Amino acid sequence: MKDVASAAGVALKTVSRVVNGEPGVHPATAERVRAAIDRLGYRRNESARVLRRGRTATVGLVIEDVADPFYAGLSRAVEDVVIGHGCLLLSGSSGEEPGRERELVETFCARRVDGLIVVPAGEDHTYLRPELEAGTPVVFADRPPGAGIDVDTVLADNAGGAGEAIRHLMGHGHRRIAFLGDDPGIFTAAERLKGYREALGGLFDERLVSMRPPSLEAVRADLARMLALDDPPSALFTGNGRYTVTALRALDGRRMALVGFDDFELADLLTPRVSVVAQDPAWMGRVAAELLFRRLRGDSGPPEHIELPVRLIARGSGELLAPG
Amino acid sequence: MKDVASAAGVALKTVSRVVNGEPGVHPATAERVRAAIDRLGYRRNESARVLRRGRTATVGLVIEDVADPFYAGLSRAVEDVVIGHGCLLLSGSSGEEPGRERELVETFCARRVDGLIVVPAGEDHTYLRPELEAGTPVVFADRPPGAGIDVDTVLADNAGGAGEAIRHLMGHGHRRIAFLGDDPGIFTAAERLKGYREALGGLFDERLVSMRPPSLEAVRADLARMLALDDPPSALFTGNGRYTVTALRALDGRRMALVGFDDFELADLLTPRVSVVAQDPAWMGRVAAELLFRRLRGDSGPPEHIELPVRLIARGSGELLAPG
DNA sequence: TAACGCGCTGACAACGTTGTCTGCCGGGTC
DNA sequence: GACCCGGCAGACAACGTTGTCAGCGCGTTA
Repeated sequence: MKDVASAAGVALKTVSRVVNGEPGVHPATAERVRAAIDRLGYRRNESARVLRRGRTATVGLVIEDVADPFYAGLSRAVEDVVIGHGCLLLSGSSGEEPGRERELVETFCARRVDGLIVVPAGEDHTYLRPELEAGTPVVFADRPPGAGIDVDTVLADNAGGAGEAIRHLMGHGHRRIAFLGDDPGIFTAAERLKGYREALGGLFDERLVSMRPPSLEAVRADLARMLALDDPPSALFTGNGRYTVTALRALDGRRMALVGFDDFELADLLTPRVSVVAQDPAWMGRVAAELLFRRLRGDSGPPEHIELPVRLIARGSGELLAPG
Repeated sequence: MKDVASAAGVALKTVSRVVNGEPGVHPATAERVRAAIDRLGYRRNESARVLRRGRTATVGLVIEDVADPFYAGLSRAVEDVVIGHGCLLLSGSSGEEPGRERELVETFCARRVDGLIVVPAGEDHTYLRPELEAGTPVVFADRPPGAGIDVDTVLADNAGGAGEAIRHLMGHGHRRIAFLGDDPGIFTAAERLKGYREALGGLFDERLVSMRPPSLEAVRADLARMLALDDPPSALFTGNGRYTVTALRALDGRRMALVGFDDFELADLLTPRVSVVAQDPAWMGRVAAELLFRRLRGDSGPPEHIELPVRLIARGSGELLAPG
């Protein structure tokens, strides 16, 4: 910038004015400055600008894994909103590790992001206190913050969706419905289990519940164990997209009624077509990002807790008749 | 930091030393400083640090769309390498619009990213000249830069993979093989068309080529047109994952030999199981990122042009017999 | 005892911007 | 002719760090 100024024969401040389109510069001078900028290939140093102005025009996003379609969709939606507001997105995947979640958040904060959107992996978010007190808005998405922290949160209706799935299966005569899902330490898994359990009522049987990592071996083994029971399940409810796919592989062509949480591409091309409880990841991302920008615009109302509806898409796999 | 210094009764510089773990601070002093830091909830201002040191420890990534599984996989791999090097990732989706690609790149540059990984949407990258001259390393992935710019590039063997797909189909007796793919203005689409055409040799028939946006309507219409020919195609080669899925929908159960470019989840659960030419997006991301960091470490050899092999995964859909 | 080295600490400038304030100059008004 | 006003331009400080260099006190050495 100094070079540009001397090349154009003006003061530093005048260049700054031209770069920022501030009024009060003679058109001819401005033209000279612009010419010098082009000639020297000058680009404003955003770090210095940030330092001086105090706002970074950057938002941080922490998710579980970009390579997971759910989070990829959410990411993309957040990105669009963020860029639409003239900001940039810093993102990172926690890989479901609380330590990495915290590291990412702290690194983002050290970079003075204007705001944060977090899909938490951990249980304890008291480490966010200093940031919250410093006025950095934070929005939690998909899962709520741990105890003692109350901030804006956007969740899906996990329990309700699970209940709907179970009622759908029961409506087709199923009484023995198994559940395959994530570790109940994960909020969404616990909520879906809750919805499953409540909808089943007295039919609940914990021998039909498996909450282990979604590896093909584990799912296959648990499924075999359940099918070997005296009163085996006739239907399956899977707790998220990964389990649905793994279960389909484990079933290996055996027909069993199935409803999965999370929609996925091709669900309608499989045989039978797979019924699902669909969330809208892009919607969730958009809502979270819009909420964040409302806070950035100064809205300081009490924390919002938004629950997005989910919807059952019946495609046939839930309608397979129960035996007998 | 000033506050911390006065709270601990030391000079600014001493706090700086403690924060950076520099040697030459008395343990007791360091402890006092750390206590003050905790008490005040101090976090270093990374912008100021960047301004002073000149390196941002940030890498920019421009892709086409995070929500596309191919780019999501690539993104995740880049992210892991970048974070493994203690840097942060700024990312953005161009949505296949050259203007947005350029905007993103320029914004990243204004933020003084240390390096860039770009999946280009446009044809003209001369706007990168100033950055390249300023010494910012740039790596192109998936598609090469436009004319006049020669930088590190990581591509897949698109033409070779397409050729392999066609030879596979021809090996099963197919002579009339249709191609559905993206606009040939997109590098990968053009290369795959080239491989298709060369492998077919004299059997090439341009009436069997459709390069339109992958909407269900367009694909369905083109497919119907081709099937209505006197000598209709008996097999289909699709130019990327989106076309494969759309074609499967358009076929709607009709059996037709098929090989698709790009592997996708569930390809092995469809009926028939779908054969594909598989790329490894994570590999591509990793290679591109490692290359970038090699440059950042000072390697200033001539630009590298890496071509990653692809691999045919025969699952059955390519082996459907040709009629007659 | 003077000189020296070493471990620790601090003062100061600089990084590249932008906000504030002041100054210059030409033209219009009384 | 004295005054003021408005358009334009520049000087300067400040943002929060870190690199450089200088200084202080204490123990060791000649």
